[in-house]
Amino acid sequence: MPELPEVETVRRGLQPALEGARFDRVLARRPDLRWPLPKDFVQRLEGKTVKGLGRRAKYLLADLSSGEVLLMHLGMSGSFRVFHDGRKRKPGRFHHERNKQLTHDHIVFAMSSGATVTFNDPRRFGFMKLVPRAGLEQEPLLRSLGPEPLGNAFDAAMLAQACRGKKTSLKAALSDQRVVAGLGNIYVCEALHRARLSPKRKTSTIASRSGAPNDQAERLVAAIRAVLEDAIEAGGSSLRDHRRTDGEVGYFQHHFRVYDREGQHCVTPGCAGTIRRIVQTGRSTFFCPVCQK
DNA sequence: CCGCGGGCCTGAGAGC
DNA sequence: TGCTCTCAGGCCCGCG
Repeated sequence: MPELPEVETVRRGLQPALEGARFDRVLARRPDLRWPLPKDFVQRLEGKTVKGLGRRAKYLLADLSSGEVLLMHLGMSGSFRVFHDGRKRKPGRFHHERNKQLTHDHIVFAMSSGATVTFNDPRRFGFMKLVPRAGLEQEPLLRSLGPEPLGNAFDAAMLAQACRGKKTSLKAALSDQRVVAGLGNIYVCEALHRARLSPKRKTSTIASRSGAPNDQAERLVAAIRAVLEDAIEAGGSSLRDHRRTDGEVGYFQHHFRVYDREGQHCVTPGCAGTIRRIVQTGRSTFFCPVCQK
């Protein structure tokens, strides 16, 4: 559920607590998230300083003084919380929330900034990994990622080239991180609606045979950028238990035009359509069959 | 290489 | 009220 706008919101929330600060104490409360943590995970962090906190697609990247990068992914249900209380807390006093939540606080960072940062992830689809900064582009998790949709390099020509000759649906193509990185189910649905393109449309139809972009490609790029920018502006979306790092909720879920709106009226001006839900490659797709062609 | 589907994992919510 | 079932969707991997 955390997609690019949520991860970017988390990054902005973590930045003041982490950047320029040292890991005074690290707690790994269980040895595995999605994958086992390295045995020396704690030692490789403690005493190191975070030089910068960046983001690539849905990954957070903390650049460490040791020359390593701490790669973090929220998976489906991961969330960070930042507690500012000035004093360093003893283990066991890290948490002042209810026990149910505490059991899923898997990683705790006590920072020299005075902040305590907790990583909570009930379903453990998220993970942390330490990789050398030198040759970061060789990292398997990052290597095949497509362009950043909010970056300068992402334009209709690039998208059309990536979509050229593809036989799958537009829904599947936009969900593919190799085509464009950072979209998930929600924002793919929202972007396609804004672009008035059907999720069932064959991907290759947004490019000419030579790979040149057409009007649909232009619309799609504009829609992707717009929906991501709007969502970041709103602090991301909070569905179920996803929260920002300060515990507050984002507001973008109130601006969904199709996602989880099955049976409701289409909000496109002048459109009398009703939002439908279908399943594509095992995932729910929400769209308006009237204005999305 | 490509595309599809299974698996991982837990909690919320529906239905009986 | 309480049990069981389904669904949510990030990403990897194996299969054809």
